Parts: sequence; structure tokens; C-alpha cells
Amino acid sequence: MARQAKAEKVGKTKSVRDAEATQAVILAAAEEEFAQHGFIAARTEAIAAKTGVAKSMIYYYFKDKEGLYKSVLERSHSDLWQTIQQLDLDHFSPEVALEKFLIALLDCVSRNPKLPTIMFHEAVQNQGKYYKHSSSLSIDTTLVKILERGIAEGVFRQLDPFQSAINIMGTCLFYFIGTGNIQQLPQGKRLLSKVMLEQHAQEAIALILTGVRK
Amino acid sequence: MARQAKAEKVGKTKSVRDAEATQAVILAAAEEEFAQHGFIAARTEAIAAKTGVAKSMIYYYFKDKEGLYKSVLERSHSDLWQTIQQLDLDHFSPEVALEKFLIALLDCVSRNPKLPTIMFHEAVQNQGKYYKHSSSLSIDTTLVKILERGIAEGVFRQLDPFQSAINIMGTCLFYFIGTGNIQQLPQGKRLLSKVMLEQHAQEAIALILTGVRK
DNA sequence: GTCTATACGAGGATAGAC
DNA sequence: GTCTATCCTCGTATAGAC
Repeated sequence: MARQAKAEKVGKTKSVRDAEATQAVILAAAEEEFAQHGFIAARTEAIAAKTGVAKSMIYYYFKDKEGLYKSVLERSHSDLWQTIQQLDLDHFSPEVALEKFLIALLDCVSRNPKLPTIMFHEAVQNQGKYYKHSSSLSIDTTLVKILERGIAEGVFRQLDPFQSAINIMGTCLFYFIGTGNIQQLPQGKRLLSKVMLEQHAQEAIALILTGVRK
Repeated sequence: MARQAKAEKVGKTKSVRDAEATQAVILAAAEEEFAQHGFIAARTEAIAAKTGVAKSMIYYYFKDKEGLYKSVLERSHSDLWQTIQQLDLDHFSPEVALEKFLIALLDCVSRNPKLPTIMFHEAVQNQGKYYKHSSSLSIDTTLVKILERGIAEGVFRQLDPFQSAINIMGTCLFYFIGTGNIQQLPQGKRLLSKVMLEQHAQEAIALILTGVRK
């Protein structure tokens, strides 16, 4: 099944041997597994089972479990990281910069809801040893600067920039962590459906912007 | 070392055999291990090593790894759960109720900073299968009711109670998750030191109360 | 590049002495 | 109640055929 999709995606109907496609399939499955279980508790067997390819392919392409994990971390973070950098937030007023930052952050994690739990596991289990770039920290710094400017200019309350940066991140990201536990709401709404994700973004932004203003 | 402390705590200097003390020591060590690694990735050997007692004691008192895990979940949640229930929040105005709720929540998790990560591992890894009471869900319900009252009475904004309840929890709890990754701030401040915890509580409460008000 | 079969080590759990 | 020694399953990783 996965093999079929793999071949079709690249326009090949005959040859099942396709290095790039196989790697992509493994990475996708690994992302899911690592997001739920973290590095140690993740099982390479489970990852292989999801892909449909043999377990040994993981070792062929990524050397070992750790290599695969690092690849997943790299790939997951790069999108968020680059997006935030490209925003050029210094050129906007603190209020606008904050809103732009939040929109970008929430858009990224809405497109890849696994990212927060991956970050979470890496932070708690491994204390960041596998991911030096430690994007959560760098991103936090970006946020701290925005808050500091806003306070200096008098548009934000007298809040602690460092503490508030963490709390703001929590407001945005916690939603995606609870997902596993709540999944089924009374009305059969899924927490990760498009409407709910958009609603979450709206609510989080409103809560934060209202919360920091004077 | 741990054995010494155990004996002294109960006032016995001779007999090292003390069922209650041994159980308590194991529970404490298990709480730490499960908080960092979750159920699957936690190692019983590591727990035993921290306590100083033999690994087989875990199985003697708690049957197996799962039994120990459930005991830890039970014990960790009960404090928070009971505290929230005792608040009798219906008797207060929405604003006061919300503040009381937040103070109690933040006090509980500040006293036991491991609780949030234990909850999150259980939610993400095991999707709540080991903890039916699912306190995070019940507590969320309490919060939803407060928000609904506040909106109806016109003291809170027109926010979505369900979404906002999750986001508010995130504002309070995310701090404790990042702990593992950040631990050392520039000035050598520890995230879990008393002053920092109090500051976090203040900042979180301020952000939320300001954020929900009209 | 991909598969099957297997070696090997780590960690959960038990037996039995004290 | 506590310890040491041991069993055995499970999961990582490799070997080798196709």
C-alpha cells in the first residue's frame, strides 16, 4: 500500500526501488512514532511496520535509531525556524510584530501538529541533548525581544519578558500536547480538524494580545 | 545513604526493615523516573538505583512496573484533584473563582513540579489509558464552567470557553515542561527555585486575568 | 535497494537464600 | 523484608541472499 503510493508519487509504476521515496516514507512514519513516544520508547519495528518496508531499511539509510531521530528533529524544526527568521520582526511595531510572530508560529504547528510533542519529548526525556539548535530556546529569545520593546515603548504591561515568553509559548503549544488525551469531544469534533485549529489560533492570539496590553 | 535516611526518618537506627519507608522511597524515585521518561522508557533498574534498595523490592510491593506506575499516577494526581474540589468555586464570582482556581493550581504544581510532565507523558504516550480519572480533563471542565459563567455575566470577553480553558492550562503548566531544557539561565537562576516559581505564578495569573477580561 | 533470518544486549520479572 | 542470581522476552542491529 505504502509502496504503491511511493511509486506513483514519483511517476514510476514499475520499479519499486526508489531511494528518496523510501527515505521520505520512513521519515514520515518515524516522525509519528517519535512524536508519540520520544526517542527511547519509540520502536524501530513499529516505524517499519507503518511504512511497509523492511526494518533493515532504517539502518541502511539512517545508520541507526539515533541517526533517524536526529533527521526527524532536523526536518521538523527547520520549517518553524526558517519561518520565524524570515519574518524580519524588527521592522514592525511590537504589537504588530507579536501578532505576526503568533500567526506564523500557530500556522507552522497547525501544519505539523507533531512538532510540539517532539519538542516536548526531546526537552523532558533527553534534556535537549540531541538537538543543539534548541529551537524552542532561540524562538523564545525572539519573543523576549519583542516583549522588551513593547514594554519600553509603553504599549505592553510591566510584565517579565522572560517568564511571559514561556507562558505565551505555552498558550499556543499546550493545545497540541493535550490532543492525545482528549481526541474525542462531545460533538465528535476532532481537535486537529481544520476548523478547530483555526479557532485555536484565533483564541490563543486573542488571549495573548489582550493579556499583554496595558 | 538512602537507607540511612529511611531509618532515621522513622526514628529507627537499627532495623533497616521498614515496609512503609521502603515503599515511600521507591515511590519517590519512581515519580522522578516516570516524570522524565514516561511509562515505557522508564527503567526499573534506574528507579532501584536511586533508592538504594534491591530492584526486586519494586515487584514485591507493587507487583510489576505497571503497578508502580499506577501508584505514582494516583498519588501525584490526588493532591491536585482534592485541592481543586475543596475550593467550592460556585460560591464566588467568576473573576474571584478564576483567580482562586489559578492560585490553587499553580501552588500544587509548584510543590510538585513533576506532575505536569507525568500528566503529559501519560496523555501523549499512553493516551490516558492508565489514568481513567484523567484529572486534566476533569479540571478542565471546572475551568470551562467558570469561564461560561463569566461570559454570561458579562465580566469576561466573548471567548470560547473550551479552547480558552486549554490555553489557560497551557499558560500555567508549560513552564514546568520547558524546565528540563532550559535549566540554566544566564544569571544562574534555577527555573524551579522558590523565587522563580512565585514569579511564574504571578506572571501567569496576570496574563490570564488580563487576557480574559472585557 | 530490498528482503529474511539471526545474533546480541538490555531490561522486566522470578526463585530462592538469608 | 531484603538481597543475589538467574531467566526470558523484546527490541536494536547486522549478515547475507536476491
